[in-house]
Amino acid sequence: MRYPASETAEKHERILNEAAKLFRERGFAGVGVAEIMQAAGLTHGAFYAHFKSKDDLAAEALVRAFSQSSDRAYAATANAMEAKQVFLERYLSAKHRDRPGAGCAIAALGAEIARNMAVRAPFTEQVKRMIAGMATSFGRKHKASARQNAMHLLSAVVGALILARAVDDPKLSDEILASVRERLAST
Amino acid sequence: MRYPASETAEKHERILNEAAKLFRERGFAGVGVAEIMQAAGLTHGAFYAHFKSKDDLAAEALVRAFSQSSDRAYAATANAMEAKQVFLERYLSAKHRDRPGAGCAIAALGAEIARNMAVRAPFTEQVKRMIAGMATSFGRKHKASARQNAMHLLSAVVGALILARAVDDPKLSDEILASVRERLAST
DNA sequence: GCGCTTACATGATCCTCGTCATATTTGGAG
DNA sequence: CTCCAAATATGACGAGGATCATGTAAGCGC
Repeated sequence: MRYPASETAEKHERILNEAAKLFRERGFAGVGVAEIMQAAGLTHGAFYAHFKSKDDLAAEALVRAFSQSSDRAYAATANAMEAKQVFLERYLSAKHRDRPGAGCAIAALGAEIARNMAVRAPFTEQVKRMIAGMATSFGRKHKASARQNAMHLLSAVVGALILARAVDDPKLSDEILASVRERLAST
Repeated sequence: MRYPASETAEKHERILNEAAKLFRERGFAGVGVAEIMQAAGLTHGAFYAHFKSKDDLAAEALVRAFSQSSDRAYAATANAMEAKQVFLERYLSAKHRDRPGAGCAIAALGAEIARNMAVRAPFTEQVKRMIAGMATSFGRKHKASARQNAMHLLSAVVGALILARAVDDPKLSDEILASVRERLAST
């Protein structure tokens, strides 16, 4: 049967959101098209009415994941120092570590992105946007080093989150988050 | 036929080394048992004479990957400052970025390790060893903050390498490596 | 309001993959 | 010297996965 256009758009959004969540939780290779469609309340056959391929979905879901999590990244705070503290406390938190499906796409999918040609271009665009945003939001006096500081800060939080997630020992995981948080705060 | 024990041990090593390389290049999920065995010069059937399962191989190959790359990590240099510089220049180099199969297992497999229960325990052990090694090799005066500095340094280089590999733009990739290298050197 | 088109479900097809079964052959233990 | 066990090749099996084919029924343009 043919379905109303409004519901179709909603279903498209559900597919994208579920894919953005599942891909971050289990990786591109770890989730199948059928499971994503089931999570969106549909069957696998309808998939190709919405996306050209799984890679195409991966590229769109990655952008969706960025827009979901970066909305929460830069809280509305006035001065740069406070904004950076808020960012650090949110990014390097136990909650973020324990909920990869709702968190940063770089930490969840970084290594896989490097191998998937279909997603590298949109990923690069999002990273550029993120670096520029962090440079202006967190930068203080030195304009020249603001961009460099942003790259360093992003690298450090991404690496720390990946380590905290991969490590088996809860104490070490917490220690990594706390150490890097503290270390980056005093900069 | 039965094969001489000496050759068998060599084949076991070849399987481990090829697995350590291929897993880092394409991820645990991206490489099949058959391909690893073929790379080692054998057929897939012989696999289960050497390892209990693919996960078992993954755990052993991960340790192998660590021992391969960490051998090159801490060059034999006298003072801490110089050792750190050497480490930074090696880890955040274009060569390391472009040859993941011979490089750091954390950057290549980090996100996947968090999802694979079979490899988290050995990974944790290796990370602990690495943090302790960096703290003693690079730490200078303040003993207390040496461990904290090591965690921060490791996080930053891992994150930077992942970003440099995932990004599509060669200029941005080089800039990330150079910025983080420079930023970490002056600490 | 007619009919084309579209969004969906069902199911099929062709892979790939992890694992296991079996046969073979010979090194090495006794 | 004999016989067992081990290491390998070949092949099979079941599961799952991406993609496509087909049927269908109703929304929407005309």
